[in-house]
Amino acid sequence: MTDHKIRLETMIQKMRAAGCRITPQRIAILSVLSISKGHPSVEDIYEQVKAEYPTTSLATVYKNISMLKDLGEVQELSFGTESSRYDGNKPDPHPHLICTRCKKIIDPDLESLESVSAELVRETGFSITSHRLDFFGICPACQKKTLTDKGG
Amino acid sequence: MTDHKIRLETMIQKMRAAGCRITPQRIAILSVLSISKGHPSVEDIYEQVKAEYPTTSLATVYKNISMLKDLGEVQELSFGTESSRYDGNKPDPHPHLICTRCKKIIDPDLESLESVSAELVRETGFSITSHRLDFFGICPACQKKTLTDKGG
DNA sequence: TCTATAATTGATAATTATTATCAGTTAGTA
DNA sequence: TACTAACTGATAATAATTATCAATTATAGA
Repeated sequence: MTDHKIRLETMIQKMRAAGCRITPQRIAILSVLSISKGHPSVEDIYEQVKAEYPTTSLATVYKNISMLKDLGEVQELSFGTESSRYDGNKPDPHPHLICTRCKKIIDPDLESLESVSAELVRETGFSITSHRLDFFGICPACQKKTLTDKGG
Repeated sequence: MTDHKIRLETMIQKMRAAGCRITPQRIAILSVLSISKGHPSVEDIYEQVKAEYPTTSLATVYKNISMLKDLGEVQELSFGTESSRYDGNKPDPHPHLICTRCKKIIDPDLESLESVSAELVRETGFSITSHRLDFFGICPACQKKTLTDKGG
C-alpha cells in the first residue's frame, strides 16, 4: 500500500469516527489532500475533483476542508489576501520553505527548532500550542537560472 | 527625543525621499505605527486617527499602509481571513508570539534562531531572504486566569 | 505671497476569498 | 426497503481589501 493510500485511509477513518458520511466527492477531496505534495489551494483541489465529478461545487470543497481543519487533519497556510494553501499530507505544524520565484513550497527537516521553542518557553512563560514558520527565499534551481541569465 | 519620535522622523524622511507629501492625516497614521507596541490592525489605526481627524477615511489608512509596505517601513502580519496586524516599530522580519486567548502579540528575543537559519541554508541550499515566524500559545496572564476559573 | 498642479483625501463602488443558507439528494442504519 | 440526518450544489451574504473619482491640498516655482 502506498503512502498516500495509507494516509487516505487514516483520514477516512478519522471522519467516520467523527460521525461523518463518506461520499464519493469527499473521498475525491481527501484523496487530493492525501497526496498534497504541492500544497494545493481550494481552487486546485476543486479543479482536480471536478475532473472526476463535474457537478462538484466549490462550496463542497470549502466545507470539507473546514471539517478537516477542525479534526486537525489538514494544516492551513494562509498568505495575506491570497487564497490559502493546504497540507493534508503532514497535518501537524512544521516549517515551510517557500521559493518566492517559482512558488514551490518544501518541507525541510529542522532539528534546531527544538531549542527555539525551549528558549521561548523559558523567556516568556507562554505555553506554546502551535506555530507557523515560513522561510522565504530562492531555491537552488532558481538561483542557478539567475546565474545563467547573467552569464549568457 | 523619545524612541517613537525618532522612528516617526525616520518614516517621514523615507516618505519624503520617495516623493510623497506629508499631510496631517499621514503624520497621524505614521505616529500610531511608530509606537505600534500592540501591533494594531487597520481598524485600530483608523479609530486612533479619527479621534484627531474625524473625517478620516478607512481608505486613506489602507493607502498609507500600502505605501509603507512598499517602502519596507511596516511589516504586515496576516492571519487567514482575519484582518492583518501591522508593525511599524520594528519593520524587519522577526518572530512573534501570539496569545490565542487575548490576541496579544509580543516580540520575543530569540538567539537560537540564528542556528535554524544556518541549518536551513546548509540542508537546502536556499538563499533565505525573509521569514515569518509565529508561535501560538497562551500567555502567562491567561494561563493564570484559567487556573483561577477552575479553582473557584 | 500667490499660483499651478499633481498627489492625497474621503466617499463609495468593486473585488475576492470565504462562509452561510437552503432545497433537493443520498449514505448509513434498522 | 424506508427513514432520517448529513451532504451536495447553487447561490446569496459577508468581510477585508482595492479601485475609482471628484474635491481638496501640499509643495515647488514665479
